[in-house]
Amino acid sequence: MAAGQQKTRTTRIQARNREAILTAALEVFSTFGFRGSTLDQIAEVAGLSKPNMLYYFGSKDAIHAELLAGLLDTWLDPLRALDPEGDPVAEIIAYVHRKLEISRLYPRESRLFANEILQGAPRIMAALAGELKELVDEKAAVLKLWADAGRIAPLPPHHLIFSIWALTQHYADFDVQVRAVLGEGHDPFAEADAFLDTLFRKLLAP
Amino acid sequence: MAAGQQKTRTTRIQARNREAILTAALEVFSTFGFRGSTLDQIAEVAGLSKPNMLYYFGSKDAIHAELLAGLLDTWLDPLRALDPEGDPVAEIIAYVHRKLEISRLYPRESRLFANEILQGAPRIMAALAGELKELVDEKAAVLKLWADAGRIAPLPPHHLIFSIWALTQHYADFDVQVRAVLGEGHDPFAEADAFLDTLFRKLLAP
DNA sequence: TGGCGATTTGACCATCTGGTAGAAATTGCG
DNA sequence: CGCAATTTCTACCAGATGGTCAAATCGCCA
Repeated sequence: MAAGQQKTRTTRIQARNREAILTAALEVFSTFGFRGSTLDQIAEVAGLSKPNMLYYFGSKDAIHAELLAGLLDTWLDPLRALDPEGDPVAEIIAYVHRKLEISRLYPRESRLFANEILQGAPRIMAALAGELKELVDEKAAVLKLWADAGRIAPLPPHHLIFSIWALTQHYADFDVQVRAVLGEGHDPFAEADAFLDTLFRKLLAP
Repeated sequence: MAAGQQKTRTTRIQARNREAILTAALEVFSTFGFRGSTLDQIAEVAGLSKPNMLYYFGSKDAIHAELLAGLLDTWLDPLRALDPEGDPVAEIIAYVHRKLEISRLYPRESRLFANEILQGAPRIMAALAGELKELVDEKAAVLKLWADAGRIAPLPPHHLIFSIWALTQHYADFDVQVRAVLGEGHDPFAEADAFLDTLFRKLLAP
C-alpha cells in the first residue's frame, strides 16, 4: 500500500526516506536529465533498494513530477517580492541579487529546470503559459509604469526580465564553462554579483 | 569496413547518408540529450535502418563526437572576428548581433552545446579549458585595453563576454519559455536584437 | 510481549537499447 | 557486360532498465 494516506499518519521513516529519495533524484536528474537517469542510480544515492524506493514513489515519473512541482514556486518567489511601491532601481537591483543568490545556492534546481526547458518543457508548459506568464505580465506592467514615469530607462519590460534570468542562471547552468574559462583563483558568483550590479545600475539609469 | 578511407574515395552515397545521419542526430540529441536519444530514433529521422546507420558511424558515441567536434568552431568564429583595430563599441555590438543571429539560425546546435555543458561537459572539457579559454583570454585582453584607454566603460572583460553569451543563447535555449511568456504576436529574436543593441550601447558607453 | 500494519528485500519479468553477423542486393567501373 | 567493392537488410544477442510480487522483517503500542 502506498505511503502516507488514509488511516495512518506520515511516519518518521516515511519523512526521512521521501526526503532522501527526492534529494538523490534532484542530484541525479539535474546531472543526467530525466531519460539519462536510472532508478538504480537514484536508489544508490538515496541509500535504498530500488523496490523500496518504488514503495514510496510509484514510478520514475512520479519522482520527477514531485521535484518539478516544487520547483516553480522557488523559481518565482524572488520575482513576487518585487515591490511596486519601492524605489524602482533598488527593487530591480535587489531582484537581480536575489536571483543570483538562488543560482548560487540551488544550482541543481536551476539545472533541472534548464533541462526541462531545453527539452521543450513537456511537463511544465502549462505552468509556463499560465502561472509564470501571469506573474511576469503583472511585474512587467510595473516596470512599464516606472519607465513611463521616467524613473528607469525605457526598456521593453519583458526582455528586461529575460535578461535578468539569462544572466543569473548562466552562472548556475554553465558553471563548468565559466570556471574553465576563468581558470584558477576566481570566485565566479562573487564576481558576477559585482558585475551584474554595475550592469543593471547603468542600464536602468533613465 | 568503415566508410571513407584508404583505397576508395568518398562516394556520393556516403556523403548523402553521413549528412542525413548527422542532421538527424543533431535534431534528436539536441532535443533529448545524449542518453535520452536512441539509435532507432535517429535512424528513423535519417530515413535509414539502424544497422545501416552503424555502417557509417560505428557507434552512438561516434555520431555524438562528430557533432561536438564541428560545434566549437561554429561557436567561436563570431568571437574570432572581433577586430582589435576596429571601433570598440561597434566591434562589440557587431559581435552581439552575430551571436544572436547564430542563436536564431542554429538553435539545435545551441541546445546540443547547452546539454553538454549542463551535464558537466564530460566530452568537451578539454576544449573549454584549452582552445576556448585561450581565445577568450586573448579577446578579453583586447577589451581591457579598450577599457584602459577609456574607449569603453571599465568592466571585467571576461564577465562582459559571459554576459553576451548568456543573453544571446538564452533566446535559443529557452525559446519555449520566452514564447510562452511573451504570448502570441511576438518575434522574440527581432525584439531581442533591438533590446540587446540598446543594452550593450548603454553598458559600454564610457 | 503479541500482534499488526509499515517497511524492506530478493527474485523475477518484459521491454528497450546499443551493437553484431552474415547474407543479399546494389553500385560503379573497366 | 562482368565482377568486386560498397551498401543494405533480416535476424539476432547480451545487458540495462523500469517495474512487480510474495515473502520476510521491523517497529510501535495495547
